[in-house]
Amino acid sequence: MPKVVDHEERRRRIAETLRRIAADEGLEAVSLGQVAAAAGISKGQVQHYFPNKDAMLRYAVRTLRDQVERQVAAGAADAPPDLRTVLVALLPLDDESRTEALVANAFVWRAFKDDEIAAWFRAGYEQLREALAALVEAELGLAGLDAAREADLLLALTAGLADAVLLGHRTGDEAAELIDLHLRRLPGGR
Amino acid sequence: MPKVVDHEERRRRIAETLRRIAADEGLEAVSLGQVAAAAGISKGQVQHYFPNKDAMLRYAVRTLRDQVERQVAAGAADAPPDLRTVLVALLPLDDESRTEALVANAFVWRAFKDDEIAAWFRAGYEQLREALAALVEAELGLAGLDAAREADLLLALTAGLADAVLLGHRTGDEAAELIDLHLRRLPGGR
DNA sequence: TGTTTTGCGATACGATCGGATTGTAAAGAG
DNA sequence: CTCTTTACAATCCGATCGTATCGCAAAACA
Repeated sequence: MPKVVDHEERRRRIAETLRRIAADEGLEAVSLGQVAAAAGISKGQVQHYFPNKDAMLRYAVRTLRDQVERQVAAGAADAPPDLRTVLVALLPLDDESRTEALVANAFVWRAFKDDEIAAWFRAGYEQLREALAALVEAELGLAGLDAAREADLLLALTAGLADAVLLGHRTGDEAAELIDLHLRRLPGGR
Repeated sequence: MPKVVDHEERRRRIAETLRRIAADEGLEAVSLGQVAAAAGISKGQVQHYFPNKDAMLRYAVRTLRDQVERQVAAGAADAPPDLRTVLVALLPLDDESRTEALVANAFVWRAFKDDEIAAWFRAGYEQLREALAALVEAELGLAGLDAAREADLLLALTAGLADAVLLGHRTGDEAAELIDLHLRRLPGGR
């Protein structure tokens, strides 16, 4: 057996470069050549680790989700997770989360056509929904259907606010304030 | 002067074809050749009416906004406009509004890079925001900052729900129900 | 009835795309 | 050392892209 390399590590580095390009210039600027050049490797190497472009894009989505999870986890690192903290952590407030949000947005359209990407979006949505429902239960004393519906509401609201912030329609502070306004009005809320 | 044609009509027809392609296959499938072929005209004719591809895309966005306005106006055609009716009209519930939402979504990323497209998105947002604020004032008796903030909340929530419906995370009925749940909780609400 | 101007089809151009092919250096296996 | 397998670089391919150019038919004006 020849030269030993960490395949997963190579793929991860390529995917990171891909996401950087996608965040900076959009998915349409992502090509095998561009990714290779930006990563400082040859086109052949990219081809060596991904059978085709779609596989590369799908991998980039998969590892993006890991990043988002880490982002939320970091936002609620200290103390037990807090509903407001988690929601605000989903907003694109700093450069890093803004980049992530941009990349996710760039992939949204792909999700309409690519079932595998759609599945990852769906899984991310469900996971977040369940986590939020659990927090709603814990903090507001709601359970079952009510908690689930409140979680849907919160998720939709936060997603809409995140888009508004990305597009510059609202500032991050305004978005956080609006989340607070909504939370204050929840039954059982403080 | 030679053959007389309605330039605006030609451009409108081209833009409609462009949006159809964008809704079906995404913005990346939009090319001069594809648009021309789908519209049953020659590539040269498309070039005759638009100086370049970007101008064509911008025109398609501009006339898309007209469509959305007509959609909302039609949704609230009879009787004085009703807050709930307007919000639900913004959801992608039928094929037509789903197509519009898909096209708008396809253009969102362009708005990050193209200032003219961004301006149209911004203008649409502000217009909707003001209309909603007026409805909030009329129906809930709120005024000024409160009405504006409630409008922001409603707009973000509806946008988030629209995306969730588009991605198949929620059904249209569920989204409408969630809007009702939120409205029921507003101060001054019925 | 020329002349001119516009509408638009046809085609050519250079760039870039995703993917396939080929060549080669390196490193464990025997 | 030899052989085989892997990692990767280089290059080529056909297709498609946006844009430029050329040519001509139709129509209003002279």
